[in-house]
Amino acid sequence: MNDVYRALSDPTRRKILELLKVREKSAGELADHFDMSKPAMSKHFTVLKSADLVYSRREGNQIYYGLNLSVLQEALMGLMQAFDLGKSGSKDSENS
Amino acid sequence: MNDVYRALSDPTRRKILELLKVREKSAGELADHFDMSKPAMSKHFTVLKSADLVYSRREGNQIYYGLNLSVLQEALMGLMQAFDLGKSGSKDSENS
DNA sequence: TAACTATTTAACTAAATGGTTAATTAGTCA
DNA sequence: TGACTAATTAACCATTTAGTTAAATAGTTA
Repeated sequence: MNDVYRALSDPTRRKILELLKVREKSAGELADHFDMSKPAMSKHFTVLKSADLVYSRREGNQIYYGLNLSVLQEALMGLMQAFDLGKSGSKDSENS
Repeated sequence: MNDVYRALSDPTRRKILELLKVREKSAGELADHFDMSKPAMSKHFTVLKSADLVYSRREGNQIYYGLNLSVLQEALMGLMQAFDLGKSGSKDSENS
């Protein structure tokens, strides 16, 4: 779980996760969104994978990455609970 | 806000925040909970302060630290919202 | 002032992080 | 097989991180 928080501390990786929230994307598609070399991106993928925040799947030539939403969810819920911030908590509270 | 996520990525700092959740504590009191030198702790305090996650207040000889809960709250809510994890989110959620 | 306590700052170090370019692996297709 | 595409791994580098010990700062108190 510690890997998860470290993985989340980098803005590039958070952005990658947000992109994956929409749908699976190939390494190349993801890389297109950043001003950074492919190898650098690949290392970020590795970090995200070792934190289990994403999975990968080869499809022919490409490797597709997808978000493990539940892992992210549990990490954030874990923090929320550790600080008694559960359920409510937005600035202008719970408007149903 | 980026400083906040970086600050949260370290387990020692997360623990410090948890200790401060209960009540304000002096630098020394906090340090007693960790197997680490005072200067090392002091640096963690500095990181937490520059992320605005804690405030500090001198009282005579000692410096008391306290949690800025709202900053932590907003950071976590920000992540939650970025990933559409708001409101619900327990393991066995509400499947419509 | 001098001694004492609490904490930070300074100077240093080893390891981790985040990036680069060059080389390699894996798969497709003529 | 050979050429091509997609992505990773290897080797390297500069900066940041998280710790150390020694010195400095700030406040209290005799």
